[in-house]
This record gives sequence, C-alpha cells and structure tokens, in this order.
Amino acid sequence: MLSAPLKVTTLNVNGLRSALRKGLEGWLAREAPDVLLLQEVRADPMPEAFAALGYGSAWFPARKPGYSGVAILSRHGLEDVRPGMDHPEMDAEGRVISAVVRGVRFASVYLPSGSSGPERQEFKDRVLADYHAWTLGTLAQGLPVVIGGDYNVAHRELDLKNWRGNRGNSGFLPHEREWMSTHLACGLTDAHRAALGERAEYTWWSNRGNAYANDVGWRIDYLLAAGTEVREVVVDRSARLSDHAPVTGVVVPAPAAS
Amino acid sequence: MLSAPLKVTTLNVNGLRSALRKGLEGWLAREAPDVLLLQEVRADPMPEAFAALGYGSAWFPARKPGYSGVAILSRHGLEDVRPGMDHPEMDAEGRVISAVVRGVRFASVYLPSGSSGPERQEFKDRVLADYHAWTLGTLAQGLPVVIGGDYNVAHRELDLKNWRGNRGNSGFLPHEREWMSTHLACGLTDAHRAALGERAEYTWWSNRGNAYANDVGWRIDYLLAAGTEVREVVVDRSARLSDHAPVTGVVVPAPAAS
DNA sequence: CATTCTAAG
DNA sequence: CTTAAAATG
Repeated sequence: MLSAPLKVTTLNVNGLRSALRKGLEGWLAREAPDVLLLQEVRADPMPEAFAALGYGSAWFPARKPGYSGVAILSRHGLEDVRPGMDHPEMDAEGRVISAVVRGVRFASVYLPSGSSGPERQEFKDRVLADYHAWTLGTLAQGLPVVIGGDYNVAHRELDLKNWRGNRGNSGFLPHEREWMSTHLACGLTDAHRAALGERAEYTWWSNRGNAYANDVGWRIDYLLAAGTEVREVVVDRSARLSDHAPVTGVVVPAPAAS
Repeated sequence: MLSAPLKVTTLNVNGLRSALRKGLEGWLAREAPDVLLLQEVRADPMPEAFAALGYGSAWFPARKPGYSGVAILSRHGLEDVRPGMDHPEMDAEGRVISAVVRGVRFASVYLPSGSSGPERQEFKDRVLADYHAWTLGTLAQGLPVVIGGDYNVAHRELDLKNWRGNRGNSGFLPHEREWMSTHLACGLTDAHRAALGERAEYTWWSNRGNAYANDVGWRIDYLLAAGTEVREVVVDRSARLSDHAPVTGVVVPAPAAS
C-alpha cells in the first residue's frame, strides 16, 4: 500500500519527440515526478530513453503510426499493467493504459476530440459512456485510483475563457459537461478543481492566434482520485512542452475514516 | 532584338515558399537579374508577390499540388509565352516554359530525376529524347535562345565530386552523359563550362551528410545558349536559398559573323 | 535530409 | 497553428 507520498504528473505531449525537442528531459530532471502519465505520444514506444532517466514505462500506442497513444512512466516499478479497456475501437487508438505503483492504480487516459467533425463527435459520445463504465469497473477493484488524462471536455463555465462562445463547440457541449458531472459523481475527486476553489486555471491553449499569450485556454486535462487524495495540484503554465501544460499533484493516503 | 546586355539567373528553388523564407527576396533585390528562371517551384503561381518586386512572370505548375513546376520572371516583359512542350506526360509535371524577352527566347527547364526508381528513370530517358527534339524545334525558330535549367545530369567527370562512385547512379549514367553531349552538339553552348575552363564547380549538394560543407556536389544546373552568348557565368555558392545554387550570366549579342 | 501535402487536433 | 507521415527528390 501507499507509504510515502507520490508525485504524479499528467501531460499531453502532442508528439513525444516534439516534447523532447522542447526540453521534456530537462523538465523531468528538475521536477522528478514519481509517476508520469503521458497522452498523445504519437511515436513508437521508447522505453530505453526513459530507462536512462530512471523510469520504467508501459506504453499503449495506436495502431496508426504517429497517432494518439498513451504511456505510464514510474520511478518505482509498474505492476499489473493493463493496456486498453476491452473496447476494439478505442483500443485501436491507444487511449487508456493503467498500472499499479505502490498499491495505487494509475491510469493515463486520452479521450477523443470531437472537433474534427460529426463522425468523431459521435465516436467521442459513444466512448464517453464506455469509458465511464470501465472507470466504474476499475474503481470496484478496491485499490486507490489516480487518473491523469486529457478528457477533451471542460466541465464548468469557469473551465474555459470564452464559455459563451463555445456553448455549441465540441469540448463544451451540454451533454459532455453532464457526462463529466456523472463521471465525477461516482466517487472521483477532481483534484485540480479542489485545489483551485473557484479560481480559473487552464491546461490547454490553442496553437492558433495568440491563445497562450492572452491566456485564452481550456481546462481539459484532469487529475482525478478515488480512495486516495491528490494534494497540491499545480499547473506548470511556463513549461511549453506542448500545447498542454503539465498538471502535477502529490498522491497521499486517504484520510482514515473516523 | 537584343540591345543592352541582360543578366539572367537560373535557380532550382526546391519549393519557392521555402526559398522565400531563406531570403530569396533580399537576394533578388541585391542581384537584380533581368530574367530569372525558376525550377521546382512546388507552389501555386504567385505573380503578385513578384510584381511587387518589379518582375512580370509566367508560370507552369504541375498538375499535382506541391510538385515540380517552372516559371520565368522578367523585368522587361514577357512575349510569346509557351508553357509546356506538347508532351502530355511531361507537361502534366510542369517542366518546361519559355518566353521571349527583348528578342531572346528564354526557357526554364526541369528535367526529371531518375533517382527514385527504375520507373522514373525510364520516364527520364524517354523525356530526354523528346526534350531534345523540342529544343531543336525551338532553335529552328531563328531567335537567339537561352536555356536555364536543372537537367539532373552531370556531363563530365569533373562535373561531380565522386564520379567513380556514381558511374552507376542516375544523373551520371553513361547514356545520360552521351545524351548531354548530343544535346550540346546541336549548337548550344554550355556557358558555365565555357567560363570555367577545366575547373570544377558544382551547383547542387545533397542535403544528406555534410555534402555542402565538404563541397561534395554535382553540376546539374546549366545555362545554355544558341545564337547569342552568355558571359561571366558565376555560381553563388553562398546564397543557400535551396539545395541548388543560383547560376547567373550576362546575355550579350552574338559576335557578328565575319 | 528537406520540402510539401495530408490527416488530425 | 502544430504534429507526424507520406511522397518525392
């Protein structure tokens, strides 16, 4: 079981090779998370490169080269690695992987974007339901669970700069927001939101226009926890390793029920 | 007819937009050729951009976007523009265009590369014969002719660094070299070779390895003349506008027969 | 190895 | 706007 606290980071790298060019290695050396959850790897697995930095790793690439793909890196080993969620369509795209580190199940999740067209939005909608069911099953196994992932959904109005203008856009559709409420209601805590209170803080900025400079962003990357707590959640806005910011927190044992 | 001398440059830009990023506009402002013959434009025609620099232009793009394409730019107008050479395969790839400037017919020519496989080598071989026939027809029209182009053929051993190692490679095959000899024997002068004497000077360096730094190059870009002379031919090795260097000369009236 | 195009986000 | 891959040279 969890003894010492574990530092965990979730990061959509939008191409792992691109993030490495932009300084991921130095960032990792400085921040040294115990567990790193990556999304949009868009590259063949590179366990050796991270072994050299002290990380064991588990990878779940998409079938299509250069597309999607998730990974989990850990400085304390990885047990019971589970690539995929028994969902042929979803698993062909390398979107979920989980593994146990020091008695906690960590999952790296990359939910589909619906912004490229109605076909992908329908896929996303279908997948949201199936992924929620997978989450319930995972929680039911009794271990503490920490999920880090790009959900491609902003939950509340304060989770994106221009909520009014995005009411009709994928990522902030009413049914997506309701799905997120339902998802969280099954016992998962949105640890970043808990740390923020009612403050706004974004994790993704479009590459178009001057979204980053003007902080026109969305909070679509999450650290979620059940059966444990993730404290001190911070967003490293200045990292610039991709169009997403790393979201980092500290996993501590759940307070004993009294 | 030709009164004052005309400065002419031939340049394979390997993507006109790329060459513009690398400073083609400044180079043009400094060198100010009267006529500019471009190959491998790989972009839709952009007459406005060059009109702003004082050049009229004629373009012959390939059917396939982003592929091949030639153009002629002139500070003194363009008459009797002739795109293509009445050769459906060749003309689909935008490889020949000619036009008359001050009584001289200028042609911009981009002969196929054979290095990507036997199919393209066969196409190249077929096209060499047809292009030579087109040249003869053009010369027969009686106007002085200046051809600038990437022929993808090095003529003699001193026209590439490693001739021994390239005897079996496309661009230095015996039959390509013989074709070049025949081509020149119809009354065309290789003006760059005439200026060089027996000195070696290359116009193209592979992007692989350190070919440019080590001057491991090929002379495959030519300025050819009939019925007029092209003097003072120089290669601007330092321009770095593409993997080819601009080749520039001065077109003067042919010496009167005595 | 560099360019442009395409698919995707 | 950015990534990666594919085709082409």
